[in-house]
Amino acid sequence: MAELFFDSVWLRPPSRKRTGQPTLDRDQIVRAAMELLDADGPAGLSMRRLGTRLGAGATSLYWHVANKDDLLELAIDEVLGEIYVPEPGDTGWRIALSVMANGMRSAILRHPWVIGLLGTKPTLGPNAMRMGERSVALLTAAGFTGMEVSHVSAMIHAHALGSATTEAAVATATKRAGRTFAEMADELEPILERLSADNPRYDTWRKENVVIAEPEKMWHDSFVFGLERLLDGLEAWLAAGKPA
Amino acid sequence: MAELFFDSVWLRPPSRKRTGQPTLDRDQIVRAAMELLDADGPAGLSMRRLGTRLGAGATSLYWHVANKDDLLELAIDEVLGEIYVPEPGDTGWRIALSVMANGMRSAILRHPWVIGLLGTKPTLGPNAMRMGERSVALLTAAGFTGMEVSHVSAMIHAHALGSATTEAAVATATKRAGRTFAEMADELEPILERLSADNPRYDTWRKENVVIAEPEKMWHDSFVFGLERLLDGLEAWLAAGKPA
DNA sequence: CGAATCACTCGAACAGCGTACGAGGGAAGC
DNA sequence: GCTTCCCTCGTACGCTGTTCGAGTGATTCG
Repeated sequence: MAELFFDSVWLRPPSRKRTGQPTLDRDQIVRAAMELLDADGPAGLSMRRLGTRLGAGATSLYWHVANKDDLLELAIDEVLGEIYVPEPGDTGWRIALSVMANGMRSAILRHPWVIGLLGTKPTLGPNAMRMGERSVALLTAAGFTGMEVSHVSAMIHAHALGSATTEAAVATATKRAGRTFAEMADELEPILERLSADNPRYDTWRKENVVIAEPEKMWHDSFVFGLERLLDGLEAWLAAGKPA
Repeated sequence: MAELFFDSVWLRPPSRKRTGQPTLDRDQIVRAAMELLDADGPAGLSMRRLGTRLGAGATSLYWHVANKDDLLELAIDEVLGEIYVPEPGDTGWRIALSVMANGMRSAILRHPWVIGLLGTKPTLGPNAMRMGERSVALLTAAGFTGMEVSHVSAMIHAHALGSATTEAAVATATKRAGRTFAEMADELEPILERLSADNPRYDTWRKENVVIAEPEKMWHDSFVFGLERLLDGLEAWLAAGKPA
């Protein structure tokens, strides 16, 4: 194995053998780590906590996983594995992209801790590759060519990730405070009111559009609106024979 | 001050007085923190390191800043402060949104550590508010109404953040490895080759479109392509009188 | 069948982290 | 001159990721 320029679980050979009686194993470690992350966010995962949860010593984990970074990389790919990407024949490309985007958004919202990890190193795991394979198939079948394929793929990723990030920020804040969205909004109201002089146009818009009734629906609406406009733009681009 | 449901620097009164000789001060702490973050990422910022850099004891910082979380919140808003959002009269809405999106992308790429922070709590700082104010002005002037305003704003944010995230992931990985993009690509090549059987369609696409020549340009092209398609979609929506 | 090998577990220890606390200094106001 | 208040900081606590080396028990080999 040649010397590697940068480090990643995926670029190392898998652990060599598999014998003996039931002990710790990589998959179960990753699963447990995800449970901790889902429950308490990044701060909820420590090697010691993970160890005791598995009925093992903290340092035993290091036999199966090189370090915490590797473990997180494995967890990221596991999240990507939850995203379904249709095959080209299944539906039209518009619906297919919509399915992929929705799946991505849901997966990120189920595991919001990935957001902070996606910006730190490229995803190279098997599930990431599978997504790449499917995306290429989907988009070439749709009529995109050359670098357009990766551009469009990046657009969808960006929309899903970006939308989920804003939503996750509010969700984690309310969860941490142990309150509902409506309570948070009520709490925030007087503070925004006090700032209204500095932000007059935002303030009037806000007062005409307060919709704290169904926050989940609001986030979803926002996501869908953006996705549809984005797909409209892509459709127009294809229809116009890629003008620019 | 009433009991607060969730915690944020912006919801607390500012420190009360300002006397005496030149000592530590909040702005300079935040600036120094950003320098550490820019240089070495999230891991580069510790209270002790920040203290010594400012020629002070680590715990002195706690007089000016409640805790590390607060400090990060202040830093986030400082990043948002670097983003220029045009006033409605300045140009057409399409160009204005383009300026905002580009500014946002650049700011995030200058300070990629924000990516991991944006998903953790809502941004409430003065610069965030200023962006909100300007965005609303811009979009209402463009003809968007009601919740469309926030939807469109969210779209732009999502695109800038999402694009920057992917780019930052590769950038930090190459930086950490101390190599160039081209070297990383060469390194990765044989590994991708080995996986080609599992991802045939991705592989053929990849081989027909290898463009490692100017990575910076590639990222920017990708960002611009997506932004233009997205603005096309919005323009069509406005032109069609908001069909759905 | 005994010995050697190998996969695996784990306690102890180290350096570093965020931060609570309380003692202290030194200018400002009475 | 004394009190008050802003501000600094050394110490200490409990936590973190990770290294190291000793230990265990099943498998394999001679």
